[in-house]
Amino acid sequence: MDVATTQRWASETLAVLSAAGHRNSAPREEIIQAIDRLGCSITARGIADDLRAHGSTVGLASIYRTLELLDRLGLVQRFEVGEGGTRYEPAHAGGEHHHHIVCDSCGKVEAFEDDALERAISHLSAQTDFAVAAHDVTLHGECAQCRTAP
Amino acid sequence: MDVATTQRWASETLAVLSAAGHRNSAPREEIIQAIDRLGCSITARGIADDLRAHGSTVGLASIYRTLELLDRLGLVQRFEVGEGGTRYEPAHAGGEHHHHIVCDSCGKVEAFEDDALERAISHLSAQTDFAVAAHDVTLHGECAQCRTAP
DNA sequence: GTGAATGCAAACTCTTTGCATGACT
DNA sequence: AGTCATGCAAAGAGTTTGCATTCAC
Repeated sequence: MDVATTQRWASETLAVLSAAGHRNSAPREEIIQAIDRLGCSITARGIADDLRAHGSTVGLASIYRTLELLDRLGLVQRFEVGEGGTRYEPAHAGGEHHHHIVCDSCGKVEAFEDDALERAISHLSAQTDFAVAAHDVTLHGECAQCRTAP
Repeated sequence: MDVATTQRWASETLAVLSAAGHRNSAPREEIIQAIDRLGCSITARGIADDLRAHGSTVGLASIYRTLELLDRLGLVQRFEVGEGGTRYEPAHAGGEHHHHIVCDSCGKVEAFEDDALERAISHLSAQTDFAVAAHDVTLHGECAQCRTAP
């Protein structure tokens, strides 16, 4: 993801918040910029650490409240990989998204995307009596490093 | 799932535990039978409630320890649906398995299976540099009841 | 007899919430 | 000014762990 895309998410997010009647306080803006900096598969604690490293003193509660707000507005995607708590990442307006592959040895998370997978999911979504709004796919395994150096 | 299949999982599980050098204590056997009774998408608390309803006094810690052991041996599948903690279900030896669709309104979890999805996943698993050992797919949405009676 | 498994309770992590203070519009 | 957001600290849920006791092999 290039810098322009990155900047776009933060500013679009702030714009959407304003349009929805929410306030753009300094702490909230810092949180949003931290999410933007960190990008994919981040935790609340990761955001807090990043903020502290950047000299911000935003409290954990505000991070959780902001994440909940952004999730409710569809501005972040929320998911779990099994360990270390809930993960978040910026949601992109175009609808393009990816999924995750987790190393069960070292905890590393990488992203992938696959059209055939998306097609299969949208096809079967149409067959259920649920109104399917979202989906998660997580692969588990062992990454190349952990396989060669266990 | 019919009764024969159900009994088979519990007895096979006990056999695998013995073969791996673990002891088949009465509490452990009760936990395994509870998992078998409950079947799909169960929580540690659900197992505890079921055990208590059947007159067993097994402690929560033993349930967690047994679940961790069974997971390590591949005898249960572990996953999360976003709320209410970690979920488990019996893993079937044949390799056949299913995935889950969660109602974000009422929390109901249903199972589904889809060959095209499995093919897409095994195809892309072969393309990564991870040794992919397992995968989870979770669809989120609103179930038929919640849609008609919100 | 020996080591594994249990039960209880305490500890821990992640997350949410109450309430008074402070800040955006 | 009025309300929304923040920060702190306490509460809560789920899960893990230490340790003495009990039990399977």
